Amino acid sequence: MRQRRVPDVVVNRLPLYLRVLSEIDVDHAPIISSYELGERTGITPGQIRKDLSMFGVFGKQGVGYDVSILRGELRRILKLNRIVNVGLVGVGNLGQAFLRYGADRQREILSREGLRMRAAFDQDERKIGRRIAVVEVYPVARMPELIKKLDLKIMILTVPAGAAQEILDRCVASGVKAFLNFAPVKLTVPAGVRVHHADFTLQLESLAYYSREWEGNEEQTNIESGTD
Amino acid sequence: MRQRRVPDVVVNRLPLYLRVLSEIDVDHAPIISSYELGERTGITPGQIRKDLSMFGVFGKQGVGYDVSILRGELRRILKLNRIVNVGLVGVGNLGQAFLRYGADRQREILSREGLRMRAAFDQDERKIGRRIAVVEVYPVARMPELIKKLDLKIMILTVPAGAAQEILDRCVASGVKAFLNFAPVKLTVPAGVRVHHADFTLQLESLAYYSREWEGNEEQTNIESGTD
DNA sequence: GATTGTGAACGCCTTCACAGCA
DNA sequence: TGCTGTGAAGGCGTTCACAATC
Ligand SMILES: NC(=O)c1ccc[n+]([C@@H]2O[C@H](COP(=O)([O-])OP(=O)(O)OC[C@H]3O[C@@H](n4cnc5c(N)ncnc54)[C@H](O)[C@@H]3O)[C@@H](O)[C@H]2O)c1
Ligand SMILES: NC(=O)c1ccc[n+]([C@@H]2O[C@H](COP(=O)([O-])OP(=O)(O)OC[C@H]3O[C@@H](n4cnc5c(N)ncnc54)[C@H](O)[C@@H]3O)[C@@H](O)[C@H]2O)c1
Repeated sequence: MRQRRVPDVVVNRLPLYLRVLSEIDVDHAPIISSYELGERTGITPGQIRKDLSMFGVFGKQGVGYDVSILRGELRRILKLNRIVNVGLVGVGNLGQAFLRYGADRQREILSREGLRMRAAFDQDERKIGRRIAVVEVYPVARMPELIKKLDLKIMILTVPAGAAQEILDRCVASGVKAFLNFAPVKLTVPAGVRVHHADFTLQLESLAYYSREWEGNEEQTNIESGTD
Repeated sequence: MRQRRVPDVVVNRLPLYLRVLSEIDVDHAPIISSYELGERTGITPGQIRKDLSMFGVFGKQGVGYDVSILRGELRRILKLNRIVNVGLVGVGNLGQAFLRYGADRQREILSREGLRMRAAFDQDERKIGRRIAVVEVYPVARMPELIKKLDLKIMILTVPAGAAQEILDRCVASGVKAFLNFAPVKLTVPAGVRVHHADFTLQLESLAYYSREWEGNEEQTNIESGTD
């Protein structure tokens, strides 16, 4: 089986596999089985094999997966084998935290997978021209120019809810097709554009449902349930 | 139909309905239909009705839902009808952003639904005793005491990956049953404890898959797809 | 007339189980 | 012998369609 419309859930699991593979010391453990990968990710071995089988045949039967090879394949599948440049709009509390994160650990969790934070944008004159960690803050008016020049492929939206749709539309007009949105609003996008929502408020509220005594503590299964 | 094991996906959608209802001016629009609620949330009307029907009968046929009543019911279902106290561990880049968010908009998006940020914890001596926005930073050693005293029901984990499991275990030992985790690690928890992951790195990586030209831009459906 | 509540059909993802292969 | 790859079965959430009801 191969590439027949890959379900979103599958694509969403691939980075988890990739992370585990990236954290393995290849010299000590050059090979990994779907069972061990399953233990480290919390995904069942069968599921992992099914997921991978959508993209090709990467393992050796009776042996397992070569860690380096599988890692390379996953990066290729996720299109992380070339550097992916990322921009951010809204240099407030959250935006700054994110910019510092990318910098502090520039060699680590983000950039080892090919993601690079390249530019930040804000409306506030006092923030423009500042440098937060490795990234400079530009005026919003320069977005079209810099999206092209820096080849920004993903935009992170950390603007207030009221500004998110407008900023998104302007980015889309400049050709950006992928967004990570932190503003608590529904965003409307044309076909071919992708928005992932990172809405902690909603997650906190749904947690409340589980925060009191589990009434029907029926099964004791489901270690590590919840939102992934 | 009523309460026969509610699927997680359903619980995860409820806060979205709640948000829309909370943003409605009840004086101008005291009634809302599942169609309008659907437009504002991006969920199909049928889905909304099915979701709600798991918990009871809240609408009037031929009319719609009373906004105030439905809002009250959702808050009750989500156990947000009493104040839910929230703590945070790890007062770094992200932790501080979050503490400030809760404060800046204390009357707004978090607290209007009954969530209250009450205490923060850190290991770093220099941070202990500081006050970030409305919340004081305490030493980790005081967690058991303050979890009880402040009745903390949800803990937000913004510590480094290496510390997350230990902190979680200590919170669980003090009776916390719900966590929002930002550290990029798999966490293991006993039955009856719930962990929601807010792992932006994984979300960014899966976005990369969609960030280039949509090869098979088959359907132009799916406005607003992706992670919710 | 309009909209809810819901059983039934549907479709999709997950799980299962084993054949295939090193 | 051990683990992958995968068709088939199963489970579960979503969609459909309409009867019930205001
Ligand atoms: N901080 C958090 O912990 C947190 C948590 C959940 C959700 N959010 C959401 O993330 C977003 C940002 O939150 P924050 O706390 O960083 O807010 P913030 O007010 O600190 O920062 C917003 C930034 O966006 C800039 N901005 C405003 N309008 C703009 C525009 N039209 N174009 C460009 N820049 C503009 C502002 O100048 C400011 O720097 C909000 O939508 C918020 O609801 C934040
Ligand atoms: N900042 C971001 O944008 C971002 C993005 C994605 C994920 N994360 C994750 O969120 C977590 C926090 O990120 P950050 O950038 O705020 O890191 P940070 O280093 O700025 O902050 C971590 C804080 O935790 C405290 N701490 C460390 N060990 C502790 C312990 N055992 N007990 C109590 N406190 C302890 C530190 O003193 C520090 O204040 C990390 O796991 C990170 O991977 C952060």
